[in-house]
Amino acid sequence: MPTLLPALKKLLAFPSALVQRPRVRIAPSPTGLLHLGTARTALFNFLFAKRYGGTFVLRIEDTDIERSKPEFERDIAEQLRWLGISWDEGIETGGAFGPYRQSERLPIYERYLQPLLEHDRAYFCFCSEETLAAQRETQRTSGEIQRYSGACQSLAPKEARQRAAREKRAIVRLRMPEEHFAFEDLVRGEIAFDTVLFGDIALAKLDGKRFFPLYNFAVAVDDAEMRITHVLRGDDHIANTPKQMIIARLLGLSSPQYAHFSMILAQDRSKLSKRHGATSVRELREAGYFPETIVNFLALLGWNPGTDQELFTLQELIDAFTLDGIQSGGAIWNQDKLEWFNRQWLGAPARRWLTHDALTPELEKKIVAVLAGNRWHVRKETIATLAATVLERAPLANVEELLAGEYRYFFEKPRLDRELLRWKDMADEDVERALDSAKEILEPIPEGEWTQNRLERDLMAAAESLSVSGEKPDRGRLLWPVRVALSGKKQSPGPFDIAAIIGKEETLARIQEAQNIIVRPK
RNA sequence: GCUCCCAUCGUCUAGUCCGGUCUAGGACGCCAGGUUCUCAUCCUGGAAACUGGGGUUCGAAUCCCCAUGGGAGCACCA
Repeated sequence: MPTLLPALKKLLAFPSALVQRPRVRIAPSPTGLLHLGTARTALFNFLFAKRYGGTFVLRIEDTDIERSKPEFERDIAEQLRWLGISWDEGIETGGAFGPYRQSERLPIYERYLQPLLEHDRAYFCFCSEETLAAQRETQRTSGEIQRYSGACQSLAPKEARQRAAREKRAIVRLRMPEEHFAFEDLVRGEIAFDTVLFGDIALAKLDGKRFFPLYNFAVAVDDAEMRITHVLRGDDHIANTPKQMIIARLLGLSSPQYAHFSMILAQDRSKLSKRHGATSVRELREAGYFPETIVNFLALLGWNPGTDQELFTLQELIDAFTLDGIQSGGAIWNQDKLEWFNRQWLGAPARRWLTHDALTPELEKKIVAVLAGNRWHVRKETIATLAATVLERAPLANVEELLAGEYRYFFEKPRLDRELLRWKDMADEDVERALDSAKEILEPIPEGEWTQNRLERDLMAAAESLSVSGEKPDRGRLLWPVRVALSGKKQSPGPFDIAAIIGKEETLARIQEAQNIIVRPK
């Protein structure tokens, strides 16, 4: 039964999906716009959940009140939706394991923290931040292991408790069990650590009367509380995994399975950061990229279907997604390929799922801004044609610059070069005649039918007949002079494209202008 | 510094788990030719890689070790 093999292989690649519907999550902290790396992590988790009929949870890790901002949380939700990555449970949508904002789960964390303190698995630490920073510095320079010194380890629990209540400021640290700890990573296999290297990590901080959980503690609690079965995340979290698993174990909670993939790297192989250009989905969106482009690009950056297919809709990604297609090596951002994907999606509006024409509102805004102040009335269809015409030829990153420079002739009369109007060995009279017949063809076309298709049909028909008798048709005899009359350039989009965009009146005016230059020798 | 992770064309990658079918496949980019009124698109073709060294084996891109290179982590951030 060879036909059954691929399907069977797919199931075997992820056996637990057979017995259990996965619950996965992303847990961004709202300290910035939705990062491209976070978006990719979200996408992988979403694909995994949908592929196996599971649940995708969006949890917000906003325990750092200093840095967390509501507007960033809104951006995360908004951009994910825009990309088509929807979540089944989480902020805004709710669910059975809420609340989904860590800042609203403080009592839950405290409930898990108290027994740890009572059983002396955790203790209060009163070292100042300055002391700790100084100790770290000393450790680093002297080549020692960088970890907490353990200064408060042996404080008597009862007294420490009283002091904490009195001073209202302390750190709760875990007595890290010293052991060799290993876990099975779903993409990398076994990864082992010596927990001695971690030291007594901080679980929470006491500020006033309340405990605020710190990252590893909050995550361990939430992943278990929310019944998360699989954690797919960047490999910058590998060292956190044993910490979270140990915390969970000490709490009597279960841990999910983990899969770590490499992060997105910039051109210079370093972490993608501001100085490399766009780092957030919003920036790409505002530049005018299609959501389909970003999803397609991000998916193939670090994941591969094992086939030659490059173009994927979200649904196609869901159908093809498996964990073993995930790369273990880092993937470098490839701007050229992003541009290529955008051109592919530009030419395939029928495949697109969010906007049905090539023009996104963001791109329209951008073009309208460039158009501002020009004297022609621009209809929306015209802008769409313009967008498609320009995007087919140039990277999206340069659109504004191009419209203001290279493609100025869409908005203002070009300077015409008499010689440039000539196609091959045409005489002045030939050029004039060509422009004349163009006028004759164009004039009867009503404004309402002034479209790319109609113009092409009529002009092409004429171009075919306007050839030297006895020889094969030379369309250039008509099309070249018209195109140059409209653009003033040696290289430009075709005459139909330009004419459709600048409109009937302007087209005829420019043809007339060209004729004037031809008949009036300088 | 210590720990962990990674290593196929410039880039994303297939192939690695189960050594032979790999004179290493696809895509982006690049180069050349063709189609086309020019440019772009499109089509055809091309250059372009198994990091190095040791093993194991009849045979290694594929398994093992070392080296080198790259990345990440080592907070009262997440």
